[in-house]
Amino acid sequence: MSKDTVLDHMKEEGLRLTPQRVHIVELLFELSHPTAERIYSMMIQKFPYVSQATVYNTLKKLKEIGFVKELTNGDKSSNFELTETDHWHFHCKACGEIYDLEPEETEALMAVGTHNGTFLVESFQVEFYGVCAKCKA
Amino acid sequence: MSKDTVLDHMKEEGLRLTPQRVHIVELLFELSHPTAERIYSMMIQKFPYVSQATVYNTLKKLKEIGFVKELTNGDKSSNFELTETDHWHFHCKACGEIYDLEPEETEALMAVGTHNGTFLVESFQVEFYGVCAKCKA
DNA sequence: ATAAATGCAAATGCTTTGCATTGCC
DNA sequence: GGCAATGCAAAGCATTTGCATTTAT
Repeated sequence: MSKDTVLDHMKEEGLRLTPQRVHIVELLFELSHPTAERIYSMMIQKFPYVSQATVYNTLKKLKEIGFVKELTNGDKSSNFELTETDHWHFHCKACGEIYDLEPEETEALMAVGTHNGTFLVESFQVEFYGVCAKCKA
Repeated sequence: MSKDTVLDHMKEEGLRLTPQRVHIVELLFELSHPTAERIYSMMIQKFPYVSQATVYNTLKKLKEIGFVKELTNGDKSSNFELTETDHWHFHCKACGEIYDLEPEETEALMAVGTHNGTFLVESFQVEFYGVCAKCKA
């Protein structure tokens, strides 16, 4: 999915394409699992008067229309990512890095998730927590 | 795992067994994925002067020693549960209910999570989001 | 005896909201 | 032109922290 595709879809969803929003989408493509704060600090370089509210509100809208996923956390602030391809995550508790993992076959997974076809699964997440190779060494 | 087993382990981990903590553990056995607030409101019935700090701090300690898992959320407050058996979750966006699901074989899952044996996986979660059978009807 | 846990209140930090102004469609 | 989005500041909420007192070990 390209940046323009995302922007087109946003328009179709009734969202106005302001320069701020376009840049937020660009940053979501560039950065790896950024927090709202990280996006904000990058935004400031191009839009010195941008407000955190704009960043938060835009991320919320993008999440509502399904273009962005939020990775929540017990303590620290949320991380965001584009809902491009399905993948799983590994969170290293040592360095804080979040790695994308290629998923296995999800058929068996979905059989469980749909509770034998009775539940409607809209999305799912697989999150691993531990220590990455770098930090183990 | 029984309540007493949990309490024994807590003691072994160096946690003092105060009446408040004992009751928090009891409530974790009784309630289904309670929030800290829910536990607090139940606590008050038995300990009218209990503070939210005690509830939050205890849950944090229990989480640190691995007896409790926290289910985070984008918007609402976290849900907590005892780390008893491994299971997955289904979150119904309509009624807010969190269902426990029996997991499938996790071998393939773990192969991905360990990044071919290079990462150390300490825990993992599988969370489904959608609409449950009741709410579909 | 002593170090940890409690209750209270204040503080923190992330996120949301109200409102007047601006700007996309 | 009209309504949505912006920036700003203030508010909201869940959670944490400081501190004096109490209590488990």
